[in-house]
Amino acid sequence: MTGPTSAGRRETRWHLALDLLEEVRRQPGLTRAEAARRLGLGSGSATEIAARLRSHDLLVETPAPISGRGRPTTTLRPHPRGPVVAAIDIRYEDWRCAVAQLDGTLDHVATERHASREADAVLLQIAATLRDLRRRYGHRLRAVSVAVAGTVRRGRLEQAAAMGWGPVDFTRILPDAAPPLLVGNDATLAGVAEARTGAGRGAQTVLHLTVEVGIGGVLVVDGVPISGSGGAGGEYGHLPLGDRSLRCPCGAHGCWDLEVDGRALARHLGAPPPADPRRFARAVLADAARDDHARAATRRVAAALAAGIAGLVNAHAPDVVTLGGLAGPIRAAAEPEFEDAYLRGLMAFRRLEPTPLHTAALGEDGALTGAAASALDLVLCEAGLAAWAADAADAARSGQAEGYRPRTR
Amino acid sequence: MTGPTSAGRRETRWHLALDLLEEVRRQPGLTRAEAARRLGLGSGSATEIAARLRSHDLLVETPAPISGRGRPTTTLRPHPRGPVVAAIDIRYEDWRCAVAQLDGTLDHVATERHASREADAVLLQIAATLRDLRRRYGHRLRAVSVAVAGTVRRGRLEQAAAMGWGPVDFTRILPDAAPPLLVGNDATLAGVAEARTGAGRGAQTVLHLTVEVGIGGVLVVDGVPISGSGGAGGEYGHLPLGDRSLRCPCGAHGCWDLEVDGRALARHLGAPPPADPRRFARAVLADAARDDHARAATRRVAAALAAGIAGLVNAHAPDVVTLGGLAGPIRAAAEPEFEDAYLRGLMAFRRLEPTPLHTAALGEDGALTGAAASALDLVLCEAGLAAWAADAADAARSGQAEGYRPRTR
DNA sequence: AGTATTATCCTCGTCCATCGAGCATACTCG
DNA sequence: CGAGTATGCTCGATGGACGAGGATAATACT
Repeated sequence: MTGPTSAGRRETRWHLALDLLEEVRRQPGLTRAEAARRLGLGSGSATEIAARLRSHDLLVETPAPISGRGRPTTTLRPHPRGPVVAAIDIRYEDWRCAVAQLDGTLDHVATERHASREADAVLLQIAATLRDLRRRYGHRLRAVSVAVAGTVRRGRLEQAAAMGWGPVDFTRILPDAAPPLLVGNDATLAGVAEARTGAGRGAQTVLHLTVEVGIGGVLVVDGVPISGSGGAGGEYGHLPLGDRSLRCPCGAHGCWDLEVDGRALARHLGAPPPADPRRFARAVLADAARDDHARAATRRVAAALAAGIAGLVNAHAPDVVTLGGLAGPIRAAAEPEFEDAYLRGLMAFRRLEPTPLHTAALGEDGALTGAAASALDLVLCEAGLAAWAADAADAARSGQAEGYRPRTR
Repeated sequence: MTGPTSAGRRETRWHLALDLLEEVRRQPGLTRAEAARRLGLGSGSATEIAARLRSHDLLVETPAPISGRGRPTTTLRPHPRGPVVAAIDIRYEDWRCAVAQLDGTLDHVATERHASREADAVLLQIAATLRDLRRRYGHRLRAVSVAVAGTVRRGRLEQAAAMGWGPVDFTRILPDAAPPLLVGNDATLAGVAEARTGAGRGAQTVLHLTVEVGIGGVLVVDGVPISGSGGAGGEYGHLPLGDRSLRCPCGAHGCWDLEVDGRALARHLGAPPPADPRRFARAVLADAARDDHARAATRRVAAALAAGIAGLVNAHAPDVVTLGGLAGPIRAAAEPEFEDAYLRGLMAFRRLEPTPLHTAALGEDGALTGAAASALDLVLCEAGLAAWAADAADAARSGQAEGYRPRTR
């Protein structure tokens, strides 16, 4: 009489449906028959699962383009009234916001310059946008994920040196009746995106490294970022791979951070520490083609970057390394020195098949894409789907209570 | 008529039973009622699952010691005719073998000195032992796992410098009708053991580091080692944290390896490279209390070790670091210098609560315990249990077939 | 155009892991 | 020895998943 409402039951309830959704997510526009084949489903199960996903506004089926003989099948796509997540990327000069459906594709990407770079002002703007999204999507908005260039621990931003922020509590940005909030380091999230859908796609273990001011990154295994206790890992820039006599703003000495970015280029050129190391670095890299000093400085930085990458390849044996931010341009500006330092830093047995280094494929969308992906992870799990189904049921019930709805569902 | 024999069905079939076994494994001697509570099982499900595990010779229930009122419950223990795995640890002077039951406790630990250190000779001895185990346990022997101090990639030993071995194919050691074979790096496996049942127990992310000749280790997340492509990771010793002018036997320069072991101590003392760096290191550490030169060398090595550990803590943010091999003694021999270098290497915000460094709890059993654990992982999964059940059914059927059974299977 | 071929989809009866409720059981405590 | 308490077992119900077989919708061939 009570029905299968227990927790244990609920958890297994969406098992295969979830697998199907994951397939669709991995390959948007997948055909239903193909998905069933991949999951090893019989046609009966496929029918049942597809029907359930349709009736819960999770997927729609549209006739697939026909190819060859046989009865045509349908393609599976996110439902137009299905769950969505919001992804936000806070950058130095602006912030971006996007909405993503179940397949992870970004919609409504909007970029807005900071009116003020103060944390309060930025958060206020974001909060207004989220209120708007909440109005527009209602309970369809299932999660919010924020990417920011700072140290994130236990879902809190501890510091964002680039923005000049101290600890920030992001829960303020949420509207009432809030969906779950995730906060993540931008390089970590970009790494997740590159590993799943970017230059590391298909690889099991991906090391993603980004040079902006200093160097950040993450090791991603099977699409999951290895980011340690409370998510505070990924500070590869603070491995002591550099000159021990240099003190890092982080408090340690000899950090790799100090050898690979605009600050390092300035030091090598005898220039004072630049106010905007990124801009400075781009200028020096552009000069490297004709200016001897710029070229020499670039080569030193390229070698320091490549040697560190080789060390990390030794330590972690990734299948592929993806390079974001300035790492690609630095490599390109001093290709021979970079490759030489990389190979020389590898253990001999790894040199036969050196781990490939790829430039990040998602460019500046990386962090935003990764934020969307991590938010979707919250939706596309058994608990998330169960909550979605329960919400829909609640909505239907309260709709009845409000008046006109016949109760025969 | 055909019954639920499909693959998809099989997989979910052992789901809860598996969870129960995992609980028993995590805490041997767990009581049945307690296990049901932890898994959120109703008493009906608990009864069914326990009955199935009993009937498949996986668990036995013995009356639990009674405490307080109420009906007494039973304790769950591995079945005396249940599946077992073999764990082997190949070390410099000897090799060890043990058998483990489902709860991971080691039985019949035997140590045997190498008659010859040649790979062929060692493998021959091991093969004989495994044939013996196979005879004794028959199909109960479900997996064999070998720990060895070398580079393992895709299940093959690429090289074991300490033993003087090149590539070795371990499949030779298996008897006919062989159970699956796993080969793993000893430091990696010791890390798995420390993280699950040793000094890192309870922590989510554990960094295990072992100093023997050079330094090895692994990051273990939720009990799973992060060992990269083909398992060739964990070569932390080949991060370029050391003096770039020193060439490492691995082919790279400035490897951390060269700064933290007996070779480093010898270098600092002006002695020639020792034939047995471990023995040499122990001697120097013992002298450090009274000999100034030994003390100075020890301090340098301790500082190099601690600074590198701090860098890795920055990079990975583990919940705890476990120190195996000589790492503990080196730390103890120069405690102040070690702690100072560790703290100074941490990023400032980590110094408020420095990640704890614990001496490995399993001592020389670490690799063996980890090998057993990784072998058990093969058994305690849905496919493993399904295979076990199928084997038992086959045995019963062939037993019948050998006599009077009609062929109408 | 009509039929064969192919591939997919749907319906139906079955199976069984899991569930909760209620009863049975086995111990301690007073 | 009964009251109290905690656990185990039996039972009927549920619903996700399954396979078989028939229905369906396209192309390919004659």
